[in-house]
Amino acid sequence: MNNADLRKAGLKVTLPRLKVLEIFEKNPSQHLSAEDIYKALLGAHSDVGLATVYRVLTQFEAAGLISRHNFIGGQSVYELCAEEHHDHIICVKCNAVEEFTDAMIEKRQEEVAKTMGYEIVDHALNIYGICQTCRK
Amino acid sequence: MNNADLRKAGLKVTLPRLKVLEIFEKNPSQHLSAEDIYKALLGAHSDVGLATVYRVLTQFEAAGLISRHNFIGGQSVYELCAEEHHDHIICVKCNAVEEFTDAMIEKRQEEVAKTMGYEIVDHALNIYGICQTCRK
DNA sequence: CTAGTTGCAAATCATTTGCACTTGC
DNA sequence: GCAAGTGCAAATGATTTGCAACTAG
Repeated sequence: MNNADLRKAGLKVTLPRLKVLEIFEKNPSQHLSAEDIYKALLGAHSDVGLATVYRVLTQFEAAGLISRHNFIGGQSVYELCAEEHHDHIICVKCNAVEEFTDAMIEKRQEEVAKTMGYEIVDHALNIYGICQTCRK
Repeated sequence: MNNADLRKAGLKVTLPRLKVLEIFEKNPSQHLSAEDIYKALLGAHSDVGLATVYRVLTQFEAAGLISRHNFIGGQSVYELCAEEHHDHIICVKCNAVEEFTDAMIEKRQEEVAKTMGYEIVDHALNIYGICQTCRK
């Protein structure tokens, strides 16, 4: 099934690409940086260069397999594309990331974009806050 | 008045800081990168180092005078803090940035955060799209 | 076979930092 | 005068790229 996804994207089915997909599938609902993935691969005794990880991530994003987020703080993080769009709430203390969806917010965004004459390509709503555990 | 703002933030009133504020005031409703500001200063024959621009921007952000945004694409951009919060819609073709506010979206965000046990620190809603002129 | 991929090392880009010098208060 | 601020150049961290070796189809 992964093989098919890759081919559909016009990408050869290679070991590094499969390994990266595997990492994402083993860590569902996580937001991984290129570095995270690189380390996970090393830990799994899969020798993939960091440069390759970056290349693969870029290709996967272009293919719509994963999505990239630029939260505050240096590096980008990636996650497997879910069926439906969702937004993020990030704890500024512990960097935990949780997801949520809100139909009303989605609808309003569409309306705003239309009113302003834009054709939506993507959208990102990030709430930065302090989570329950960090507030204790 | 700028002088007062700076002093209130515990910052000495220095030439570079005033110059940077000036740039922001001369370019209202713009979203400037550190590089943009640096170039603008050079153009105005004000010799301020790029490192200083970065330092000043960081301090201004900490002081709440300006806000920083991480849109897609390399560098961060800054703008003078408006009285009220607003969100952004960015054209992925021409990089134009427009602002908007939507009370309903704001309210829903508060509710979502509360439900999930977060105390909001900040939030950013970015819609990426193609603007009217770029679609022609 | 051969175009697409990879790994490595070197390059790039945005941003930060160390340090000797300068300037506001 | 002295702590705070500055400029420059060198350091950093994330990501990209050149290139020769490799591999999937």
